[in-house]
Amino acid sequence: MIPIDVQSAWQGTSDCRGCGIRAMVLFADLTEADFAEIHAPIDNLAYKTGEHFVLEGDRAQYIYTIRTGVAKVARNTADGRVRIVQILKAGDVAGLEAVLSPTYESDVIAATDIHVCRIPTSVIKTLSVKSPRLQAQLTQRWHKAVKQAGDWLADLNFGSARRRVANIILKMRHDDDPSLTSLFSRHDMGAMSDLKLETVSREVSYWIKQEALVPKDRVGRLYEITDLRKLEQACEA
Amino acid sequence: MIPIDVQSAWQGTSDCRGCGIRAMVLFADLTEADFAEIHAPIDNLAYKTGEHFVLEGDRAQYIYTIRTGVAKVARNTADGRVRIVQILKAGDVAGLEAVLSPTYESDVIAATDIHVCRIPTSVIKTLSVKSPRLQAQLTQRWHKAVKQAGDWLADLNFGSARRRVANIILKMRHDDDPSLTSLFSRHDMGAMSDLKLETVSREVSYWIKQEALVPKDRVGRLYEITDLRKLEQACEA
DNA sequence: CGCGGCCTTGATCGCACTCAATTCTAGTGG
DNA sequence: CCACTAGAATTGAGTGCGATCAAGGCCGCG
Repeated sequence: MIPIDVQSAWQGTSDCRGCGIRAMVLFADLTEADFAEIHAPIDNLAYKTGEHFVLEGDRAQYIYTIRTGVAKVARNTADGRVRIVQILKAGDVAGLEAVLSPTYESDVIAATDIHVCRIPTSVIKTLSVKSPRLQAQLTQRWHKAVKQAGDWLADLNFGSARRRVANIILKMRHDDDPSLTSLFSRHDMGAMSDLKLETVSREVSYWIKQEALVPKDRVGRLYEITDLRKLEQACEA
Repeated sequence: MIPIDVQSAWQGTSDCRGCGIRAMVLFADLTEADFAEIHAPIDNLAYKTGEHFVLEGDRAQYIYTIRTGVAKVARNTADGRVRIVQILKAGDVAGLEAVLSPTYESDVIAATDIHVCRIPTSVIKTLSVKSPRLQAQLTQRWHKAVKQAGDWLADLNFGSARRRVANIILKMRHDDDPSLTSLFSRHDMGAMSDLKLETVSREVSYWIKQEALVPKDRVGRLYEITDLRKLEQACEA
């Protein structure tokens, strides 16, 4: 268990009404009357790459909305290894199970430096009864989580190493510029797809040799996709 | 696309108030007033082993509650194969995405002869606004689906064939008699764990040789678990 | 400059896949 | 009742892919 230093992470109390990404988040279509029902503070926190801000088994008192950055959701398997089961980006929610479960069911770790809104479950519980708009947003998040879990299983964890890595490369494309893709460490990519880091490295190298991928940095994280078709074909092969 | 013969499946309109398994299902804690709001017929249907009663891509107009039997939820991967991503038993809900999505996102297939209640999404949509009790039940179903998806990924799709098959054997134990386990066809077990059917067969044989499993039929489906510890140890190895 | 972390590449090994043959069951029809 | 068939499970032999073990390079940092 890695202790979280909340003091260093704290960035201030959130002003949800003036939130820059409110259109994307849970509170997207709340009314003035709804906001008046929020009685517990919603805090704005920052975490550095690698910090765990949700821990499996911990008491679940908050849910988190990702404002900026990327987080990875991990579970510890019975045989002691770590499995990455989901990736969260801006607008996504971490720790949704806090609404129902007394404890969190997975770890959530900052994959980049990250800003999050921490919302007490009490706010969600009281508001969701009064606001069908929040209720609808919550249901959409659940739905998205289920759908992504199925995709994850069907895409990243099925077939040859070549297919799996090609799928990761495509899954990690930037939303704003789809010709770019930001990969995790080879070890993390292995944890996403049940491959060893050496195998992942070999497959990334393979796509570079195929001229489907061009490195944009010297540490093996940012790449330009130069031949989308080759990658997509590998996913269907 | 396999056409569904609704006529042959139809077993009558359901009387939810008198339902034998109501305590387990979506309508568990509805009140009389809630039931009065149900204006579309809820039908009781029966399907035979192997029948598809929800099809990926079809218009999503109903959700289904499993009354008796077992169903498998399958997705078709980009490379044309079939992946089993969930197992549904009595009380579970199939096609929950119908509430939000215009089409179903996976196939649901009867794994045994099966009885289901078919509930129009209109009933869910109108009732859930009026009844926080139904809303809570729905959220619980979503939560369960997400949790199980994570388990599936972490347990059945990680590590050696030995570990995966041991996990399946344990996952398929009977709720009422945990010393018994009912397996699917070797092909389906492979689709659950991303293994070939021959590998699955070899691993089942291995556990029989280890005297952890004793066949109770002659077709390789029903087994008694005689050494739980060996199986559990393999899952943690 | 040395150190540690991460990525890459090479060589070898072993597990799961592939191809193939056999057995068993259930179902069908003579 | 038996012959025949189709589908499923089992078992064997050989292959290949990804794991393992190992070495070397690159980068950031003190």
